[in-house]
Amino acid sequence: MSDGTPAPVRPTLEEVARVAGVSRATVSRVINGSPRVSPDVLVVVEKAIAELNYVPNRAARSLAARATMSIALVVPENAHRFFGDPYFADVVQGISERLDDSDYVLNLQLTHPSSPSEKTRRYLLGGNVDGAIVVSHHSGDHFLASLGRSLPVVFGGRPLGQIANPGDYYIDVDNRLGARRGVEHLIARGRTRIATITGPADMPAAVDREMGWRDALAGAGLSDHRIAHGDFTEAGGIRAALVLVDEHPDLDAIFVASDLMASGVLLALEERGLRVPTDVAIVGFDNSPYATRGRIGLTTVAQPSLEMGVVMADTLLRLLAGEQVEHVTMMETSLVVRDSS
Amino acid sequence: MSDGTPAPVRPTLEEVARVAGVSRATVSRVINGSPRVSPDVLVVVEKAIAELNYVPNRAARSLAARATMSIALVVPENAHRFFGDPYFADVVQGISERLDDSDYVLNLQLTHPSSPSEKTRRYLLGGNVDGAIVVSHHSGDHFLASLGRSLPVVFGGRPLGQIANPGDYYIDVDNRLGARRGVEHLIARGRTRIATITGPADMPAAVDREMGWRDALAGAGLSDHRIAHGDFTEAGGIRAALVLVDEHPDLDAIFVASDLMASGVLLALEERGLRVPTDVAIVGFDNSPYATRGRIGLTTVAQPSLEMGVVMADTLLRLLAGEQVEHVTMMETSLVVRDSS
DNA sequence: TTGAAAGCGCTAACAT
DNA sequence: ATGTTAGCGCTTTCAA
Repeated sequence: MSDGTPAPVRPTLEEVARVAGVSRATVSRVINGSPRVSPDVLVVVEKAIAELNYVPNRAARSLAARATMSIALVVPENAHRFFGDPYFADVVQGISERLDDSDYVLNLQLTHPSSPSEKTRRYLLGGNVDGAIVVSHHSGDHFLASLGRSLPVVFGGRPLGQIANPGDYYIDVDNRLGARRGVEHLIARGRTRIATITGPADMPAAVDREMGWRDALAGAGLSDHRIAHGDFTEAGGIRAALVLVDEHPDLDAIFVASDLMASGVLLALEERGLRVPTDVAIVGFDNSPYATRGRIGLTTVAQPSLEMGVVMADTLLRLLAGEQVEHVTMMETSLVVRDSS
Repeated sequence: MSDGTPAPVRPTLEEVARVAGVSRATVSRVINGSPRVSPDVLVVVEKAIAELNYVPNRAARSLAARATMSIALVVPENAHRFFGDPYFADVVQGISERLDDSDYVLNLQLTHPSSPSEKTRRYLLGGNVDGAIVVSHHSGDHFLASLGRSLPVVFGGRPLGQIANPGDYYIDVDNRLGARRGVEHLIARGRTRIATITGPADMPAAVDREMGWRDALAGAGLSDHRIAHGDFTEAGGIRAALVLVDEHPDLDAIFVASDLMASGVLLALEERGLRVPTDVAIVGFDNSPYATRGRIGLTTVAQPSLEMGVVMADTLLRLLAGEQVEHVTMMETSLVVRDSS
């Protein structure tokens, strides 16, 4: 294409047919692996395909077959939030792995967190994809929330109550129970003045983890007034930790709703001269690379993010294949104990 | 789509035409913003479109117009490498921003680093996209290297010598000069026993930065034998730093080919009881978030990654518009001085 | 097992 | 300014 060189003309199915000396229908059958092709014809056609370096035109194929064989991964986040969070890396990797075994290709649509652009809308509704996976932990997006009515959609993470449709499919972990187990571990270690740093209030995962923290404290008859709000970023973790130690100097443990924030908490505590875990024990959530990158290994509630990606893709694929699929898939968390508790 | 509910039938252009009482051609003109439509007809058609909730079918449109209005971002990395590197986040953000102002949609193709799958090949060659941006810092991939012959392609980063085609388009920074300036800064600070930690030898950026390091040392008559090889990961930075201080205990500075690795170097030096910058001065490369996340701010060679993304997209867009475009765009690096030097 | 023929939903000359 | 008419490259009945 350089320098105005005309684009190389791609051979069409018709030319393959001509070269092979068969009809277009037969070539089409070969391409689609139909059993109704005699072995010798198959050889001839495949030779012609190889010879011409033929690659089927997908637009034409989609149009005729009414299937695009591609699915969208919709991420209502800006690139930085998306890339900064190792959770997404795992999910995407998992989805890719599952899709590698299928005929579908993935294409990623980054959209604005608040309201997907008209372009995204058109893309999703314009017959570009056969289905979509939405990894959104945000509420408030009406279009995405109702996307399931126009297209097979699988959500990563439970949609927030008010926008969930009964027919939705989603994959999630039991954030509440996981958080509870994490806090119970702190209690078992003898901690009694346990604070928490939450995630954004518009994310179900954040809300659920806070509830799990309360569950555990209530179960042990402990007070749940030590709380600060974060935003799932490291800087937010630092800020929240400073607020917490100033307001509740007596705290002896913090359950932090994400490892990324917990990593900030570690920095903040060090700055204040507090030792982990001697003075303050920490439990994070995710078991992301951040849990092991500092000098102090982070005790954390692990979620199987990669596997969640696999299951999301698998669920959508089965949906597309017309199978009956469970609407909700809950995956297990587990506690990983390291230095910080 | 839940529970086998039949997919809602999407209205076609023909139905819009019928409802509006005009021909299909007219509706098509309205959709494509042709000026050859009378104001009153335009109103009627737009009303019909809104009423029917019509969204054009892109496959049909692509087929007829011979343009897909979408471009591929090809990333020959696994999800973890891709997500782990803030450089990519910036580039993607930049590309997205530029594309937001255009009619093109982006779709991201993660492929295996060594050899893109047959699926990727088919996707790229099957008329799914009008052009591609390849952000590869790897050599050895013949398919991607020659992709420019079948499709308008812009490369992020210079392709390695042996696989570069004269007609290729690429956007890069002057890694060599940037590295040289970084090392010269160390020399100006009075350092004389300056080591380096390189990136993978199959990446042009890594090779160029090493050469820049040599340039600076040669210019000052200093020795360039203190060298260790890394892999652009934090763990690799740690390993390389340990090797370096063991083999060359006299070193007083290290030029590290990426901030991510430099962040590992900081950890390693601390472990060895070496103070930064008192005992050892450090200069990184990228000016990524890692440069500012630790206690010690990292002096680093900044590259305008986000803007590079913008320029990549812009270059491809102009190429697609049939404009004459420069083959090589070099962008400037700049030195950001912080605590570590 | 194979071929002929009729579209899939849209755009783009060419008329008018 | 608007309509008519051919396709774009493929899949898919329907016959043979």
